[in-house]
Amino acid sequence: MTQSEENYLKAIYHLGKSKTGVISTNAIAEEMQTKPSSVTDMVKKLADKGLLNYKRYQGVSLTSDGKQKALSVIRKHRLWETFLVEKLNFNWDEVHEIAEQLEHIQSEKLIDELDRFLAFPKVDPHGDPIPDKNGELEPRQSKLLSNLDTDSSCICIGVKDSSSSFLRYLDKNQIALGDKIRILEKEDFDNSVHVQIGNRKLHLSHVIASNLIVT
Amino acid sequence: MTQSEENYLKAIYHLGKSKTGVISTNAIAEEMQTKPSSVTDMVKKLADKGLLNYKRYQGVSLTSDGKQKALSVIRKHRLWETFLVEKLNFNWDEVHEIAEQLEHIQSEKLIDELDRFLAFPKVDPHGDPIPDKNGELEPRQSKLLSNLDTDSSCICIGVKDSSSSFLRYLDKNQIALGDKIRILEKEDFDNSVHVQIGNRKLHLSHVIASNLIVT
DNA sequence: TCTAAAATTTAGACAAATCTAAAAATATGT
DNA sequence: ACATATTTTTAGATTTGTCTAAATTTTAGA
Repeated sequence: MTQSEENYLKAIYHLGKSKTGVISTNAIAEEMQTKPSSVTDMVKKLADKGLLNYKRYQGVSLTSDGKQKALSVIRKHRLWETFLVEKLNFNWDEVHEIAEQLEHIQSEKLIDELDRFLAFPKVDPHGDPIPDKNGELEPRQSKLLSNLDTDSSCICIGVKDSSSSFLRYLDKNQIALGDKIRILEKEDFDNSVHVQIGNRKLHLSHVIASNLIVT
Repeated sequence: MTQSEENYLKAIYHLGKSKTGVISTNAIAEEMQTKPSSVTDMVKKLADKGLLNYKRYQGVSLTSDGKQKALSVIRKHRLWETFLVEKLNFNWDEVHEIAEQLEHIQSEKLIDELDRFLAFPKVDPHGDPIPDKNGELEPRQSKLLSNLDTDSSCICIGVKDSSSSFLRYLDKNQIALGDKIRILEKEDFDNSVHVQIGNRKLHLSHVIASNLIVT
């Protein structure tokens, strides 16, 4: 498996999570920041290796082998992100690019020992679940803050968008994973929400609220 | 800098340590397990980038920029090896291949934080010195066990050969870095040495003794 | 010193992953 | 249903790092 192949599988896995059904060539090209013609070539190669189901003009889906490979890369990515934050003093907005490199290191023992060293974490610094050695993800029920009703309460357990700019916005407003959030009021005209976190009252836009994953 | 370029610089640096003067195309090809014609191509590229001094048919040497880059890769390699042994329970004979991958991860902050996390180690698990952030190596005087006289004593501080097979030989015979070694007798006919380590007496062949670095 | 051997470079080819431009298939709107 | 727009694929080129085989330069032996 080359790094490029691993990146395609990961992209296809992520696309499969949000949308349902087969994944289009253009969607993969967009996700991978590349051209559709390049995607066609790679998709053929991965289909030849038994990692994708593919018929010309019909889009792709992961085979069970392909899904396992994708989950293995995601496991490595999330464990390395956890390592960077927990052990090397990185902030949660600084770890993605480095984990993109580290996720391609080939050594099963390395990743299993890293897992042990980190005490088998269940989620990464962004609240994303970490697949176990067998590629199993612990199921959990979650909603978006934007979908909660007035007067309800929740715990912030993750972020949908983990871009640096969003994460820094949360840092600046002292919103962190584990925080208890209470919906005080929802504004109809722009779908923004007034919330209480600890003893602070905040006004969050719909964009912000719809990127916060809560229990 | 590509991984391949980094590997060439590292190989050229290592060749420069043992032999003196300019380094030949064939020597690099041997070290890199590749063909001389491939070396010529890469050497031209690195010379164009100002990392090597090169004249056709005259061999190469590192420029000061090239030496810095090589030392930076070696620093990363040795810090990762230290991490694997100190934190992830790897044995010293298992770390080389993984460190060959990890040494190419691009992030200055990553390696500086790793250095701090490991408490700024001076040597790696094989006793090789770790260059500091500025590429400086702490000078140290060292000899080979095979060059010591009868009745002298020394401390084992490193290995010249760090192949798995040699390292496992040392493990099997309970010879470790830091051990005090006393030369009891030298055999003229095969240059083997009788030594005492702790309260154990061992008979080491010349090959073994000439790969043990001592104070 | 002259010739043969060894070392090195050049020339041309290849595989991987990408691109552009053009062709083919599918989807859409009236 | 048919013309047009969109999506996808194909064909051919490019880059990086490698290779083989041939040519060139240097080294070394008689």
